[in-house]
Amino acid sequence: MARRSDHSKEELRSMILDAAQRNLVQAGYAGLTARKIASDIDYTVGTLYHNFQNLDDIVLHVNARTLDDLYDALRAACERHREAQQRVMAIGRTYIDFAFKNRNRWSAVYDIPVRKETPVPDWYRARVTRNLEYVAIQLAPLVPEINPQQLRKSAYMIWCSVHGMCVLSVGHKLEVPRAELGVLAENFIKDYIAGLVIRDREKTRVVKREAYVQ
Amino acid sequence: MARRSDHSKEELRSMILDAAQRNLVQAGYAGLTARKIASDIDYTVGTLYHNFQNLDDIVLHVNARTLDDLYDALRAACERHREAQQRVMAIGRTYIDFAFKNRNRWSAVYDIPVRKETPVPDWYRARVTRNLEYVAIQLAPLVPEINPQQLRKSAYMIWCSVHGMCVLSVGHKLEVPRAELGVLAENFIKDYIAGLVIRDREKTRVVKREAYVQ
DNA sequence: ACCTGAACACCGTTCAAGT
DNA sequence: ACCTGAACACCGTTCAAGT
Repeated sequence: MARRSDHSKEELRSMILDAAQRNLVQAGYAGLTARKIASDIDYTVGTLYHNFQNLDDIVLHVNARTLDDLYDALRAACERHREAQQRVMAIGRTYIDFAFKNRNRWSAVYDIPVRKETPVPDWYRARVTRNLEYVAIQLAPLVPEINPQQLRKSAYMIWCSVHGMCVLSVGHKLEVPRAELGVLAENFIKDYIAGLVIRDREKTRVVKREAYVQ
Repeated sequence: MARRSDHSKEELRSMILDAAQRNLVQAGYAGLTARKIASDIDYTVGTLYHNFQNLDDIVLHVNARTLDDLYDALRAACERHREAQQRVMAIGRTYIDFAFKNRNRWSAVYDIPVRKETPVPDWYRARVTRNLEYVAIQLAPLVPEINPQQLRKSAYMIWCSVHGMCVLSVGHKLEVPRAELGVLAENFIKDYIAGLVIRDREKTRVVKREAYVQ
């Protein structure tokens, strides 16, 4: 063979990503191989390396898509509720559902090694940030007196918690019946927000007292 | 060579585990290889497979040690405090410190694949349970009216949350400055417990009212 | 310029053959 | 009985050679 400009560079790149995603869904990050991707699109391995830096670079691009899909799922879930607390709870439940429905694809986001030598590209980092930021936006109305920094930290903790439930359960490290996970996350979010609200109200009282003194 | 009963089966097994741990600390789960372990103890690869089922079986035994070390660290930290809330907070901080001080060893506990075909042995499961149970024991005095099932669920959520912070940070997936993580976990635990206590007090009131009616 | 395919330097795991 | 070491069936990655 050799030399067959059947596909443009862009076509080839998306063919590779599609094939990689299919293989990832089927075999997981550990089972994904360059040779399988190549044979799926009827090219040889060498071609992959003319279009991407290496196998993990391919996975990183697939992961970006996964983070976009997750964002869409979270948005769709939030928009089905009017109350802020219900929305944050929906984020928790939806994250869990997403992780279980898309195990291998979701896992790959965290399985891929991140080396300090090769920093994460901006287009990828933006997707990570957008998801976390979205949680903060939904949480905000519940704690009106909080400052932006504290808000982001609280959103971060909710993200970490739900993520922690998923890694431990999906990876079979500390299993809880799948059916219970959703309720567990919702109750957790309720309790945590209740705790946050107390601190927030204390702040209000202090602020009002100060205003009164003046 | 061949045939050299320099070491008893037990000696050989612990030599293998020691070498595996050294390699794990140095190269991480992904960088650990059977050939390196073998050459470290001056045997050939075949010998590893006469003493363990496979490489992951070796790692599982190293992981059991890691979980023991973690348990010891958590206990030691708790015993430095008298108040229950301070103890639970110490668990959070200590877990994080442990994960960062022993990155590769700690990561291996979660990197190792768990297949449903090969269920986790009891001696390993016991170590996982013991750690979680310890959190529940320390949490108990803070929520006296809670039932054992709910208590275990709350302990589970604290564990998941702190674990989530660690996986995301150690793996460089959603980084927060290392120095902030401890305070973040402590504040989180404080807020979450505050939320739990509210629910717990409501229960007390209900119980007392019922007693009054009777 | 684009793609091949063979080669390199690795893996985990097995097992006949030696002592 | 214990251990070897060569072999098997894979990897990711590179690059001279072809069209």
